[in-house]
Amino acid sequence: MSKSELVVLDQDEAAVCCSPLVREPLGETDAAELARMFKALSDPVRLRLLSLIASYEGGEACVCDLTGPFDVSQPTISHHLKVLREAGLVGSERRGTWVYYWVLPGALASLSALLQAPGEPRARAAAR
Amino acid sequence: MSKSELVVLDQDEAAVCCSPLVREPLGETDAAELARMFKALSDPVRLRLLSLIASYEGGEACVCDLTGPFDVSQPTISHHLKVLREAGLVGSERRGTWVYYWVLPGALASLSALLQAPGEPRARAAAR
DNA sequence: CGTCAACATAGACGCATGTCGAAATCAGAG
DNA sequence: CTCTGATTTCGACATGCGTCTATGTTGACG
Repeated sequence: MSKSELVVLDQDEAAVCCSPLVREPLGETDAAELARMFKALSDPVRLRLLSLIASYEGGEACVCDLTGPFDVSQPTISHHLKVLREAGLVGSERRGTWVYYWVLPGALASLSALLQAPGEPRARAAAR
Repeated sequence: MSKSELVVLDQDEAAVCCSPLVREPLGETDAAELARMFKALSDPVRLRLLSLIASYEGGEACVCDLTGPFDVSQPTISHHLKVLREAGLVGSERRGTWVYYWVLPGALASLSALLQAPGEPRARAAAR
């Protein structure tokens, strides 16, 4: 689907939910949803896969590019990619012989916003 | 065995590492470290605990404040708090009878920064 | 059509994790 | 010192998760 050229992201929304974690208590439903996404990030291989995909030329990579840097088997890589895909963190498309994966920026942005600390109760070296 | 052992990083620091996930591939070591933190966030109860603590009056809460809203046993809450503490996401201190927990903003900020999607790498220049 | 290459799925195995009840520790009040 | 309430620790159990090997599926190409 529409992974032609300039398409960076089509709003894919992924405004999964929620104001920053520190603003108000998370509801059970939101917490469950978010926990699923964080769980997808809770494995070193998946984190590296994600950053490898994201930082690849063109923002996407085929599986064949991804199996090399790891010392786990190809099916394991495939499994992790599936987890990332089902968590809504990456998209994929078959193009001829190869399957390409790319990061869905909206999902990352949404998690990033959730974790943003607002006023820092304790001072940190920021704009001080 | 007081409370001074785990301490991976006890200050608000936790500038654990790394430029944004999408900038360059994560190293194995960094990925392992980050995966531990994300794993701590990968449970709905812990996510709610974290936001409950953070949004509490004064930015801290005692365990007695935290057991109510959940339908799991109090030792389980204690266990989850320990996980959050060992992940460097919260700090704790005994004050009289009660033990208080607070969020370490630096840790959250560091994860938040990691997940930040760049301003759309190529393709349209942001309208920001 | 047949074969090869790229990926995905299926099933199995072992270790980690969430949960509990019970017991231990710790701090304050009599 | 002892009692009491708050919290952590301790085993124990069931489930989940990462990994593997083996097999299936899909597309390209001769």
